[in-house]
Amino acid sequence: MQTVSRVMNKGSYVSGETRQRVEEVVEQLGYRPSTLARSLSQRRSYTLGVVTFGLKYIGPSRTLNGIADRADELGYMLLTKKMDNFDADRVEEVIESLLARHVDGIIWDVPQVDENQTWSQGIKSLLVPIVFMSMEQRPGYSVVSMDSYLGAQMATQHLLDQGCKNIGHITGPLDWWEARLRKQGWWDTLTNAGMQVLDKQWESGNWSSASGAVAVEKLFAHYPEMDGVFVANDQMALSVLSEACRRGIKVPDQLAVVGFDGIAESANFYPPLTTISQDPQLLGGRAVENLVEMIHARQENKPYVAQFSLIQPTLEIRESSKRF
Amino acid sequence: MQTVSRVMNKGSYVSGETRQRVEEVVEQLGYRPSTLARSLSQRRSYTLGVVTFGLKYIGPSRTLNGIADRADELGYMLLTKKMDNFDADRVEEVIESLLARHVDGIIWDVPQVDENQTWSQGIKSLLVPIVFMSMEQRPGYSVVSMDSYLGAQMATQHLLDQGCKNIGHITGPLDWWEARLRKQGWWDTLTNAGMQVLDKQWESGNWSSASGAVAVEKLFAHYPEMDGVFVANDQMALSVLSEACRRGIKVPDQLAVVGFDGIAESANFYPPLTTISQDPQLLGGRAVENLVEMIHARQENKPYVAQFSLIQPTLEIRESSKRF
DNA sequence: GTGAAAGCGCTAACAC
DNA sequence: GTGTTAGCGCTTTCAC
Repeated sequence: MQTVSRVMNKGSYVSGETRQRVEEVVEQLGYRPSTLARSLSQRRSYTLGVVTFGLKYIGPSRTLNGIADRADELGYMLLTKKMDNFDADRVEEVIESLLARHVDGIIWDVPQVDENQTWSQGIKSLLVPIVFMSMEQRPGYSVVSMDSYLGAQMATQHLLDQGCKNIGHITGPLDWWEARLRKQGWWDTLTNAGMQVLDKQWESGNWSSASGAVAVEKLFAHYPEMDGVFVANDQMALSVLSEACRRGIKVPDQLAVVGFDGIAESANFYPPLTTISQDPQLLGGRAVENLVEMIHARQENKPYVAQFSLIQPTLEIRESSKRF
Repeated sequence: MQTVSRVMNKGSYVSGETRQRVEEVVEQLGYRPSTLARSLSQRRSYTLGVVTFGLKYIGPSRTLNGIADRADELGYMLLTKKMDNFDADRVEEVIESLLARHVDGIIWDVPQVDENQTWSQGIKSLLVPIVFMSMEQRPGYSVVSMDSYLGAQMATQHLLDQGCKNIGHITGPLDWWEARLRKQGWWDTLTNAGMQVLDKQWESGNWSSASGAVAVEKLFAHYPEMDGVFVANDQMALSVLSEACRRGIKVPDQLAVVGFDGIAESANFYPPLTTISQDPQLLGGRAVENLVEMIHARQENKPYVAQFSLIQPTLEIRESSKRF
């Protein structure tokens, strides 16, 4: 038995003759090792738990895609679980179900909503390494996020550079950390440029195109002098373009528009959308890397310092904002 | 030990007193049962393997979302694996990696490309139940698909009903089964209406918005009399609308446009897009149901007949095609 | 109702 | 180099 194990796991020394004999019989019997049994005895499953939110949206899916790719390369499989509401009660249950299957580590890709992170209590005393995504930094936790604040600043500054004097904003749902960051980046950039920012200059959406349509109508009503708008995601920006088209407002001449996310379709909006492009694929990959590092450190009983990774977005300039 | 097992699994008879004593100690020790160990001894993991393709696109992600939801409800977890190219060699490897972890069944959501299903060879003699998605029916296999052919007919008929006389089509990549079906539905509907269909009436894209832009330009060049177009997905249809807008072609008066998929954003295109709406969520759910049925049948050594489920799409009429 | 024995398929540790 | 022993944490079976 042990010899077979040695042959299957390559590593150790087995005489060439024995190895060959074993391989023959393995082939002949169609023997396949059981990763499951191995996990049990080795106390290591080569499996990562991934908890996602909003898998039906394109952002989270792309992140998952990045996670899957990198995990594959590093020899891990993915046990996935979704959370669709922010029910703090279910957090523990979800984590337990992953731990019961002996995952080596967990990636927590559920957006941070509200201030009170009730769940962080339950996660605190974790038994396996865990990496959080899209959360603010906090001591002792590993976090991988996109720099939304920077992205918002880039977007707003770009609008200023295009000569816009009245720059509005359509936010995401403000109980989301990322939505608040994007709003703050916009606000601060205007303030730093010596402009006064009024509440009539922004409206909230919920990330969906439908909500973007509602928000932009309100803006047109309350803030008619608006000549530039930063929209917190591309889906909502799509509705801004459509609404402008409907009203005969020329983009970018009368209204310059900048989105956020850089979804593939944005290049084929009419007009093509200037946007803050982020790479969720990369984000997911980074999360896996950090997690696997933590797993290794833990196995060797080495200490591991929590890492905070901030991924930088880029400004993709297209017609919707190009005024010169 | 056995008594604890009995308490944890509810079922069997344990005296109230013993049960309570066990529960107390469980609580006190923070004992959590290991699903992993249970899987090993019980030869049942309560885990489904899911192989997906193109997770970065919205369709497959929504399907996965549906799978995850239903699996959750039925008490299963998901072990996910992605396949990004149609490398037949990897098929066996992927399946093996799932079997090594003792999944109870597999959902194969990789689109059927080309005629030669090399992989079906390897999958034939499977050790666990498997459900295929978006594939043509074949005896002995369980398949869950959307009725693309019907959808294409509905779209084309709708354009005819709107009085279009020259109806073009932008296909998906024709090595995809679904793309071929959609084209065939369009073709047959026109033919059945007594119209002659010429090759200049259609162009191929690759599902992306960018490819849609290229395809529609060719159509405008070769088929200027086109007054209606059925586009094989919404992303490409977006480019058709944009290009029409750019050229000053009025939609729907000069050109009626119908898409396919019913992505959320299509309601906020300009003008809002008429589309064939499908529900990948439902599709995924159905796949899980079929699979779990097969798993149960197998456990009880009952025979199970392979099921073929065809999900019907619906026509969502919006401005892009409404001529009256 | 409860407990003891054996086994799921593997690997770590040690002897030979 | 190879084989033996014990054990990963549970369930199945059977005795009490």
